Amino acid sequence: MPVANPPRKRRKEARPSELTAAALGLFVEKGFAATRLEEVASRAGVSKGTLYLYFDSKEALFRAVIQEGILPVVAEGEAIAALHAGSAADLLEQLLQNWWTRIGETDYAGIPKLMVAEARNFPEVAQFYYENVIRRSRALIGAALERGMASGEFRRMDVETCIEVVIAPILMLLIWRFSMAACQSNQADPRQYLAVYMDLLRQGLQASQV
Amino acid sequence: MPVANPPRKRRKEARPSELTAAALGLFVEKGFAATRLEEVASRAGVSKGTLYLYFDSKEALFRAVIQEGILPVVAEGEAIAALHAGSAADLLEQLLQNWWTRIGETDYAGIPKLMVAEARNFPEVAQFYYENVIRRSRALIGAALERGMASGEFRRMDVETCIEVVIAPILMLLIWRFSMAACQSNQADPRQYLAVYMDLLRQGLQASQV
DNA sequence: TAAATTAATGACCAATCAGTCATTAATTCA
DNA sequence: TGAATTAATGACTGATTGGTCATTAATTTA
Repeated sequence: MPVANPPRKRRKEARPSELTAAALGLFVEKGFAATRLEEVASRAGVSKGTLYLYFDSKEALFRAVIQEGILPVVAEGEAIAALHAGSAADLLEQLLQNWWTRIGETDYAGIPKLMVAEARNFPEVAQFYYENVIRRSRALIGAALERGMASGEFRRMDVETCIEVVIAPILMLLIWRFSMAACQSNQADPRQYLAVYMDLLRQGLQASQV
Repeated sequence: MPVANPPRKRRKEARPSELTAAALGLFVEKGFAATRLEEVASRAGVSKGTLYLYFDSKEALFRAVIQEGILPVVAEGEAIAALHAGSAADLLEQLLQNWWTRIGETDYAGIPKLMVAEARNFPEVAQFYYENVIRRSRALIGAALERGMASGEFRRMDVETCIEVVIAPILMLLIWRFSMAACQSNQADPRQYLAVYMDLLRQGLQASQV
Protein backbone atom coordinates (compact mmCIF):
# COMPACT_ATOMS: atom_id res chain seq x y z
CA MET A 1 0.00 0.00 0.00
CA PRO A 2 1.19 3.52 -0.70
CA VAL A 3 2.91 5.27 2.15
CA ALA A 4 0.98 8.33 3.24
CA ASN A 5 3.13 11.44 3.03
CA PRO A 6 3.80 12.92 6.44
CA PRO A 7 1.95 16.20 6.82
CA ARG A 8 3.80 19.33 5.76
CA LYS A 9 5.10 21.62 8.43
CA ARG A 10 5.84 25.30 7.97
CA ARG A 11 9.00 26.18 9.87
CA LYS A 12 10.48 29.17 8.16
CA GLU A 13 12.90 29.96 11.00
CA ALA A 14 14.43 26.54 11.50
CA ARG A 15 14.94 25.51 7.88
CA PRO A 16 18.16 27.35 6.99
CA SER A 17 20.21 25.98 9.86
CA GLU A 18 18.78 22.50 9.38
CA LEU A 19 19.75 22.66 5.73
CA THR A 20 23.28 23.92 6.38
CA ALA A 21 23.75 21.25 9.04
CA ALA A 22 22.68 18.54 6.60
CA ALA A 23 24.85 20.04 3.86
CA LEU A 24 27.89 20.24 6.14
CA GLY A 25 27.63 16.55 6.89
CA LEU A 26 27.33 15.57 3.25
CA PHE A 27 29.93 17.99 1.93
CA VAL A 28 32.43 16.69 4.46
CA GLU A 29 31.59 13.10 3.64
CA LYS A 30 31.41 13.22 -0.16
CA GLY A 31 32.86 16.56 -1.20
CA PHE A 32 30.98 19.44 -2.81
CA ALA A 33 30.68 18.12 -6.35
CA ALA A 34 29.59 14.63 -5.35
CA THR A 35 26.89 15.84 -2.95
CA ARG A 36 23.40 15.87 -4.46
CA LEU A 37 21.02 18.58 -3.37
CA GLU A 38 18.18 16.08 -3.31
CA GLU A 39 20.04 14.25 -0.58
CA VAL A 40 20.78 17.40 1.38
CA ALA A 41 17.09 18.26 1.29
CA SER A 42 16.02 14.77 2.25
CA ARG A 43 18.44 14.69 5.17
CA ALA A 44 16.99 17.97 6.37
CA GLY A 45 13.49 16.51 6.00
CA VAL A 46 12.32 18.77 3.17
CA SER A 47 12.05 18.64 -0.61
CA LYS A 48 14.56 20.03 -3.07
CA GLY A 49 12.22 22.88 -3.90
CA THR A 50 12.28 24.02 -0.30
CA LEU A 51 16.04 24.16 -0.34
CA TYR A 52 15.84 26.67 -3.19
CA LEU A 53 13.46 28.77 -1.11
CA TYR A 54 16.33 29.50 1.24
CA PHE A 55 19.47 29.28 -0.90
CA ASP A 56 19.93 30.61 -4.41
CA SER A 57 22.28 27.90 -5.58
CA LYS A 58 24.47 25.03 -4.49
CA GLU A 59 27.36 27.42 -4.14
CA ALA A 60 25.36 29.79 -1.95
CA LEU A 61 24.61 26.83 0.30
CA PHE A 62 28.29 26.04 0.48
CA ARG A 63 29.11 29.63 1.43
CA ALA A 64 26.52 29.56 4.19
CA VAL A 65 27.93 26.31 5.57
CA ILE A 66 31.42 27.72 5.84
CA GLN A 67 30.48 31.09 7.25
CA GLU A 68 28.11 29.82 9.86
CA GLY A 69 30.21 27.91 12.29
CA ILE A 70 33.62 29.01 13.23
CA LEU A 71 33.63 32.79 13.42
CA PRO A 72 32.29 33.11 16.99
CA VAL A 73 34.97 30.76 18.30
CA VAL A 74 37.77 32.91 16.92
CA ALA A 75 36.32 35.91 18.72
CA GLU A 76 36.16 33.86 21.90
CA GLY A 77 39.84 33.00 21.55
CA GLU A 78 40.69 36.65 21.17
CA ALA A 79 38.85 37.39 24.39
CA ILE A 80 40.71 34.64 26.20
CA ALA A 81 44.04 36.00 25.06
CA ALA A 82 43.14 39.53 26.12
CA LEU A 83 42.22 38.41 29.63
CA HIS A 84 45.04 35.93 30.19
CA ALA A 85 47.55 36.67 32.95
CA GLY A 86 49.58 33.45 33.40
CA SER A 87 52.45 31.98 31.39
CA ALA A 88 52.51 31.94 27.60
CA ALA A 89 52.51 28.14 27.55
CA ASP A 90 49.39 28.13 29.70
CA LEU A 91 47.76 30.58 27.31
CA LEU A 92 48.52 28.28 24.39
CA GLU A 93 47.01 25.40 26.28
CA GLN A 94 43.90 27.36 27.17
CA LEU A 95 43.38 28.40 23.55
CA LEU A 96 43.77 24.77 22.57
CA GLN A 97 41.21 23.71 25.17
CA ASN A 98 38.68 26.25 23.96
CA TRP A 99 39.20 25.31 20.35
CA TRP A 100 38.74 21.66 21.19
CA THR A 101 35.50 22.00 23.14
CA ARG A 102 33.99 24.54 20.73
CA ILE A 103 35.08 23.05 17.41
CA GLY A 104 36.76 19.69 17.83
CA GLU A 105 33.89 18.15 19.74
CA THR A 106 31.11 19.62 17.61
CA ASP A 107 29.77 19.15 14.11
CA TYR A 108 31.90 22.05 12.95
CA ALA A 109 34.93 19.80 13.28
CA GLY A 110 34.44 18.79 9.65
CA ILE A 111 34.95 22.29 8.27
CA PRO A 112 38.76 22.28 8.00
CA LYS A 113 38.73 19.14 5.91
CA LEU A 114 35.93 20.53 3.76
CA MET A 115 37.70 23.84 3.30
CA VAL A 116 40.99 22.17 2.43
CA ALA A 117 39.33 19.88 -0.09
CA GLU A 118 37.36 22.63 -1.82
CA ALA A 119 39.56 25.71 -1.48
CA ARG A 120 40.66 25.67 -5.10
CA ASN A 121 37.12 25.31 -6.40
CA PHE A 122 35.89 28.26 -4.37
CA PRO A 123 38.64 30.85 -4.23
CA GLU A 124 36.38 33.58 -2.88
CA VAL A 125 35.06 31.41 -0.07
CA ALA A 126 38.59 30.29 0.71
CA GLN A 127 39.68 33.90 0.78
CA PHE A 128 36.89 34.76 3.19
CA TYR A 129 37.82 31.84 5.41
CA TYR A 130 41.46 32.77 5.28
CA GLU A 131 40.88 36.38 6.26
CA ASN A 132 38.34 35.73 8.98
CA VAL A 133 39.39 32.45 10.51
CA ILE A 134 42.92 31.49 9.62
CA ARG A 135 44.59 34.86 9.72
CA ARG A 136 42.99 35.75 13.04
CA SER A 137 43.78 32.37 14.58
CA ARG A 138 47.37 32.70 13.49
CA ALA A 139 47.60 36.18 14.96
CA LEU A 140 46.35 34.72 18.22
CA ILE A 141 49.00 32.03 18.31
CA GLY A 142 51.63 34.48 17.12
CA ALA A 143 50.87 36.90 19.93
CA ALA A 144 51.16 34.13 22.50
CA LEU A 145 54.49 33.01 21.04
CA GLU A 146 55.83 36.55 21.00
CA ARG A 147 54.69 37.13 24.54
CA GLY A 148 56.59 34.04 25.63
CA MET A 149 59.71 35.04 23.72
CA ALA A 150 59.62 38.56 25.10
CA SER A 151 59.37 37.32 28.69
CA GLY A 152 62.18 34.81 28.18
CA GLU A 153 59.84 31.87 28.72
CA PHE A 154 60.32 30.69 25.10
CA ARG A 155 63.49 30.69 23.09
CA ARG A 156 63.66 33.00 20.10
CA MET A 157 62.56 31.49 16.82
CA ASP A 158 61.07 32.78 13.57
CA VAL A 159 57.54 33.52 14.72
CA GLU A 160 55.69 33.32 11.40
CA THR A 161 57.08 29.92 10.55
CA CYS A 162 56.64 28.74 14.09
CA ILE A 163 52.93 29.60 13.96
CA GLU A 164 52.43 27.31 11.01
CA VAL A 165 54.31 24.42 12.55
CA VAL A 166 52.40 24.83 15.80
CA ILE A 167 48.97 24.90 14.16
CA ALA A 168 49.57 21.99 11.82
CA PRO A 169 49.00 19.09 14.26
CA ILE A 170 45.74 20.66 15.41
CA LEU A 171 44.37 20.91 11.90
CA MET A 172 45.67 17.48 11.01
CA LEU A 173 43.83 15.91 13.92
CA LEU A 174 40.48 17.02 12.48
CA ILE A 175 41.33 16.46 8.85
CA TRP A 176 42.38 12.94 9.67
CA ARG A 177 39.19 12.18 11.52
CA PHE A 178 37.14 13.05 8.46
CA SER A 179 39.28 11.29 5.92
CA MET A 180 41.60 8.38 6.59
CA ALA A 181 40.38 7.61 10.08
CA ALA A 182 38.01 4.93 8.84
CA CYS A 183 40.98 2.83 7.72
CA GLN A 184 42.49 2.56 11.17
CA SER A 185 41.35 -0.18 13.43
CA ASN A 186 42.64 1.41 16.63
CA GLN A 187 41.60 5.02 16.76
CA ALA A 188 43.96 7.22 18.72
CA ASP A 189 42.28 9.11 21.53
CA PRO A 190 42.16 12.80 20.59
CA ARG A 191 42.70 13.86 24.19
CA GLN A 192 45.89 11.88 24.38
CA TYR A 193 46.96 13.26 21.03
CA LEU A 194 46.44 16.79 22.29
CA ALA A 195 48.26 16.03 25.53
CA VAL A 196 51.30 14.64 23.74
CA TYR A 197 51.22 17.57 21.38
CA MET A 198 51.19 20.14 24.20
CA ASP A 199 53.90 18.23 25.97
CA LEU A 200 56.19 18.22 22.93
CA LEU A 201 55.40 21.84 22.27
CA ARG A 202 56.12 23.05 25.81
CA GLN A 203 59.52 21.42 25.87
CA GLY A 204 60.24 22.30 22.26
CA LEU A 205 59.62 25.96 22.84
CA GLN A 206 61.07 26.53 26.27
CA ALA A 207 64.12 28.72 26.57
CA SER A 208 66.06 27.40 29.53
CA GLN A 209 66.10 23.94 31.04
CA VAL A 210 65.04 23.25 34.60
CA MET B 1 39.83 28.46 -41.76
CA PRO B 2 39.58 25.10 -40.07
CA VAL B 3 42.53 24.06 -37.99
CA ALA B 4 44.16 20.96 -39.39
CA ASN B 5 44.24 18.17 -36.80
CA PRO B 6 47.76 17.35 -35.77
CA PRO B 7 48.73 13.92 -37.09
CA ARG B 8 47.97 11.00 -34.83
CA LYS B 9 50.84 9.36 -33.04
CA ARG B 10 50.86 5.79 -31.78
CA ARG B 11 52.64 5.69 -28.45
CA LYS B 12 51.27 2.72 -26.57
CA GLU B 13 54.03 2.74 -23.95
CA ALA B 14 53.95 6.38 -22.95
CA ARG B 15 50.18 6.91 -22.76
CA PRO B 16 49.35 5.44 -19.35
CA SER B 17 51.84 7.52 -17.39
CA GLU B 18 50.97 10.65 -19.35
CA LEU B 19 47.34 10.08 -18.53
CA THR B 20 47.90 9.47 -14.84
CA ALA B 21 50.13 12.54 -14.64
CA ALA B 22 47.42 14.67 -16.23
CA ALA B 23 44.79 13.12 -13.98
CA LEU B 24 46.84 13.70 -10.84
CA GLY B 25 47.08 17.39 -11.62
CA LEU B 26 43.37 17.77 -12.25
CA PHE B 27 42.22 15.57 -9.36
CA VAL B 28 44.36 17.58 -6.97
CA GLU B 29 43.11 20.85 -8.39
CA LYS B 30 39.38 20.14 -8.73
CA GLY B 31 38.70 16.92 -6.85
CA PHE B 32 37.67 13.59 -8.33
CA ALA B 33 34.01 14.29 -8.99
CA ALA B 34 34.58 17.70 -10.55
CA THR B 35 37.29 16.49 -12.93
CA ARG B 36 36.07 15.70 -16.45
CA LEU B 37 37.71 12.89 -18.32
CA GLU B 38 37.59 14.93 -21.50
CA GLU B 39 39.90 17.40 -19.81
CA VAL B 40 42.24 14.72 -18.53
CA ALA B 41 42.53 13.34 -22.04
CA SER B 42 43.04 16.73 -23.59
CA ARG B 43 45.75 17.62 -21.08
CA ALA B 44 47.50 14.36 -21.95
CA GLY B 45 47.16 15.22 -25.64
CA VAL B 46 44.76 12.42 -26.58
CA SER B 47 41.03 11.93 -27.03
CA LYS B 48 38.64 10.56 -24.44
CA GLY B 49 38.36 7.33 -26.35
CA THR B 50 42.08 6.75 -25.97
CA LEU B 51 41.81 7.17 -22.23
CA TYR B 52 39.37 4.26 -22.18
CA LEU B 53 41.85 2.19 -24.12
CA TYR B 54 44.10 2.23 -21.07
CA PHE B 55 41.74 2.57 -18.11
CA ASP B 56 38.45 0.80 -17.60
CA SER B 57 36.75 3.62 -15.75
CA LYS B 58 37.27 6.90 -14.00
CA GLU B 59 37.75 5.04 -10.73
CA ALA B 60 40.39 2.77 -12.26
CA LEU B 61 42.24 5.89 -13.36
CA PHE B 62 42.04 7.23 -9.81
CA ARG B 63 43.43 3.99 -8.42
CA ALA B 64 46.33 4.08 -10.87
CA VAL B 65 47.13 7.67 -9.91
CA ILE B 66 47.34 6.83 -6.25
CA GLN B 67 49.29 3.63 -6.60
CA GLU B 68 51.85 4.91 -9.01
CA GLY B 69 53.80 7.47 -7.11
CA ILE B 70 54.63 6.99 -3.51
CA LEU B 71 55.34 3.31 -2.94
CA PRO B 72 58.99 3.34 -4.05
CA VAL B 73 59.77 6.22 -1.71
CA VAL B 74 58.53 4.29 1.30
CA ALA B 75 60.82 1.43 0.41
CA GLU B 76 63.68 3.88 0.10
CA GLY B 77 62.96 5.19 3.58
CA GLU B 78 63.04 1.67 4.94
CA ALA B 79 66.45 1.16 3.37
CA ILE B 80 67.73 4.39 4.89
CA ALA B 81 66.56 3.35 8.34
CA ALA B 82 68.15 -0.09 8.00
CA LEU B 83 71.52 1.39 7.11
CA HIS B 84 71.55 4.28 9.56
CA ALA B 85 74.18 4.32 12.28
CA GLY B 86 74.07 7.80 13.82
CA SER B 87 71.70 9.37 16.35
CA ALA B 88 67.95 8.85 16.23
CA ALA B 89 67.38 12.57 15.68
CA ASP B 90 69.68 12.47 12.67
CA LEU B 91 67.79 9.49 11.31
CA LEU B 92 64.53 11.41 11.60
CA GLU B 93 66.10 14.31 9.76
CA GLN B 94 67.46 12.08 7.04
CA LEU B 95 64.06 10.46 6.49
CA LEU B 96 62.57 13.92 6.31
CA GLN B 97 65.14 14.99 3.74
CA ASN B 98 64.48 11.98 1.57
CA TRP B 99 60.75 12.46 1.77
CA TRP B 100 61.11 16.09 0.80
CA THR B 101 63.30 15.57 -2.25
CA ARG B 102 61.38 12.53 -3.48
CA ILE B 103 57.82 13.67 -2.77
CA GLY B 104 57.66 17.24 -1.59
CA GLU B 105 59.53 18.64 -4.56
CA THR B 106 57.84 16.49 -7.20
CA ASP B 107 54.40 16.24 -8.76
CA TYR B 108 53.52 13.52 -6.27
CA ALA B 109 53.33 16.22 -3.62
CA GLY B 110 49.63 16.58 -4.39
CA ILE B 111 48.72 13.04 -3.44
CA PRO B 112 48.20 13.52 0.30
CA LYS B 113 45.70 16.29 -0.29
CA LEU B 114 43.96 14.21 -2.94
CA MET B 115 43.84 11.15 -0.71
CA VAL B 116 42.53 13.12 2.24
CA ALA B 117 39.85 14.76 0.13
CA GLU B 118 38.64 11.52 -1.47
CA ALA B 119 39.27 8.87 1.18
CA ARG B 120 35.62 8.53 2.09
CA ASN B 121 34.52 8.18 -1.51
CA PHE B 122 37.02 5.40 -2.21
CA PRO B 123 37.33 3.29 0.91
CA GLU B 124 39.20 0.50 -0.88
CA VAL B 125 41.76 2.87 -2.36
CA ALA B 126 42.12 4.58 1.00
CA GLN B 127 42.63 1.20 2.61
CA PHE B 128 45.32 0.32 0.10
CA TYR B 129 47.04 3.65 0.67
CA TYR B 130 46.78 3.23 4.41
CA GLU B 131 48.29 -0.24 4.41
CA ASN B 132 51.06 0.46 1.93
CA VAL B 133 52.05 4.04 2.56
CA ILE B 134 50.78 5.34 5.85
CA ARG B 135 51.25 2.28 8.01
CA ARG B 136 54.76 1.68 6.72
CA SER B 137 55.76 5.33 7.07
CA ARG B 138 54.48 5.32 10.60
CA ALA B 139 56.39 2.18 11.42
CA LEU B 140 59.49 3.91 10.13
CA ILE B 141 59.03 6.94 12.36
CA GLY B 142 58.01 4.72 15.24
CA ALA B 143 61.16 2.66 14.98
CA ALA B 144 63.30 5.80 14.98
CA LEU B 145 61.49 7.12 18.03
CA GLU B 146 61.84 3.85 19.88
CA ARG B 147 65.50 3.62 19.01
CA GLY B 148 66.02 7.09 20.48
CA MET B 149 64.06 6.26 23.62
CA ALA B 150 65.93 3.01 24.13
CA SER B 151 69.31 4.72 23.86
CA GLY B 152 68.29 7.48 26.23
CA GLU B 153 68.54 10.13 23.52
CA PHE B 154 64.78 10.81 23.64
CA ARG B 155 62.59 10.95 26.69
CA ARG B 156 59.94 8.28 27.06
CA MET B 157 56.56 9.10 25.60
CA ASP B 158 53.64 7.17 24.17
CA VAL B 159 55.11 6.12 20.85
CA GLU B 160 51.92 5.57 18.85
CA THR B 161 50.53 8.97 19.66
CA CYS B 162 53.90 10.56 19.22
CA ILE B 163 54.14 9.22 15.68
CA GLU B 164 50.94 10.95 14.70
CA VAL B 165 51.94 14.26 16.22
CA VAL B 166 55.32 14.08 14.54
CA ILE B 167 53.95 13.30 11.09
CA ALA B 168 51.20 15.89 11.15
CA PRO B 169 53.25 19.00 10.27
CA ILE B 170 54.82 17.17 7.34
CA LEU B 171 51.48 16.22 5.86
CA MET B 172 50.03 19.64 6.58
CA LEU B 173 52.81 21.33 4.66
CA LEU B 174 51.79 19.59 1.45
CA ILE B 175 48.06 19.71 2.04
CA TRP B 176 48.31 23.42 2.59
CA ARG B 177 50.24 24.01 -0.58
CA PHE B 178 47.48 22.41 -2.63
CA SER B 179 44.57 24.06 -0.88
CA MET B 180 44.68 27.32 1.02
CA ALA B 181 48.11 28.43 -0.13
CA ALA B 182 46.68 30.55 -2.95
CA CYS B 183 45.07 32.83 -0.36
CA GLN B 184 48.33 33.81 1.25
CA SER B 185 50.27 36.69 -0.16
CA ASN B 186 53.55 35.78 1.51
CA GLN B 187 54.25 32.12 1.01
CA ALA B 188 56.33 30.59 3.72
CA ASP B 189 59.47 28.92 2.48
CA PRO B 190 59.09 25.14 2.86
CA ARG B 191 62.76 24.72 3.74
CA GLN B 192 62.47 27.14 6.59
CA TYR B 193 59.26 25.43 7.70
CA LEU B 194 61.02 22.08 7.76
CA ALA B 195 64.01 23.56 9.60
CA VAL B 196 61.83 25.08 12.33
CA TYR B 197 59.91 21.85 12.56
CA MET B 198 63.06 19.73 13.03
CA ASP B 199 64.37 22.24 15.53
CA LEU B 200 61.21 22.12 17.63
CA LEU B 201 61.11 18.37 17.34
CA ARG B 202 64.73 17.81 18.42
CA GLN B 203 64.34 19.88 21.54
CA GLY B 204 60.82 18.61 22.20
CA LEU B 205 61.93 15.00 22.15
CA GLN B 206 65.32 15.15 23.81
CA ALA B 207 65.71 13.48 27.16
CA SER B 208 68.33 15.48 29.02
CA GLN B 209 69.34 19.07 28.58
CA VAL B 210 72.82 20.16 27.63
C1' DT C 1 -15.72 30.29 8.89
C1' DA C 2 -14.09 32.02 4.50
C1' DA C 3 -10.54 34.43 2.06
C1' DA C 4 -5.82 35.58 1.63
C1' DT C 5 -1.14 34.52 2.18
C1' DT C 6 2.88 31.98 1.57
C1' DA C 7 5.73 27.73 2.91
C1' DA C 8 6.32 23.50 0.81
C1' DT C 9 6.08 20.21 -2.87
C1' DG C 10 7.69 17.30 -6.76
C1' DA C 11 7.21 16.76 -11.72
C1' DC C 12 9.77 18.60 -15.14
C1' DC C 13 13.59 20.65 -18.18
C1' DA C 14 18.13 21.39 -19.94
C1' DA C 15 22.89 20.74 -19.40
C1' DT C 16 26.55 17.88 -18.28
C1' DC C 17 29.40 13.93 -18.63
C1' DA C 18 30.91 8.89 -18.03
C1' DG C 19 31.25 5.46 -21.05
C1' DT C 20 30.57 3.12 -26.10
C1' DC C 21 31.71 1.90 -30.70
C1' DA C 22 31.94 2.29 -35.72
C1' DT C 23 35.35 4.52 -38.35
C1' DT C 24 40.06 6.22 -39.48
C1' DA C 25 44.83 6.02 -40.13
C1' DA C 26 49.59 4.87 -38.39
C1' DT C 27 52.52 1.05 -38.29
C1' DT C 28 53.96 -3.64 -39.12
C1' DC C 29 54.27 -7.69 -41.74
C1' DA C 30 54.35 -10.72 -45.88
C1' DT D 1 54.02 -2.41 -52.28
C1' DG D 2 49.75 -4.11 -50.52
C1' DA D 3 47.37 -6.43 -46.76
C1' DA D 4 46.71 -6.97 -41.95
C1' DT D 5 46.81 -5.15 -37.45
C1' DT D 6 45.61 -2.15 -33.92
C1' DA D 7 46.16 2.62 -31.75
C1' DA D 8 43.49 6.54 -31.92
C1' DT D 9 39.42 9.19 -32.80
C1' DG D 10 35.06 11.72 -31.77
C1' DA D 11 30.12 11.54 -32.49
C1' DC D 12 26.72 9.54 -29.88
C1' DT D 13 23.79 7.81 -25.79
C1' DG D 14 21.78 7.19 -21.43
C1' DA D 15 21.84 8.48 -16.81
C1' DT D 16 22.37 11.94 -13.60
C1' DT D 17 21.37 16.25 -11.40
C1' DG D 18 21.22 21.50 -10.72
C1' DG D 19 17.66 24.45 -11.03
C1' DT D 20 12.42 25.99 -12.21
C1' DC D 21 7.64 26.65 -11.46
C1' DA D 22 2.72 25.55 -11.39
C1' DT D 23 0.22 23.39 -7.84
C1' DT D 24 -0.97 22.17 -2.98
C1' DA D 25 -1.98 22.92 1.67
C1' DA D 26 -0.75 24.93 6.33
C1' DT D 27 -1.46 29.06 8.67
C1' DT D 28 -3.10 33.69 9.40
C1' DT D 29 -6.36 37.32 8.96
C1' DA D 30 -10.80 39.48 8.58
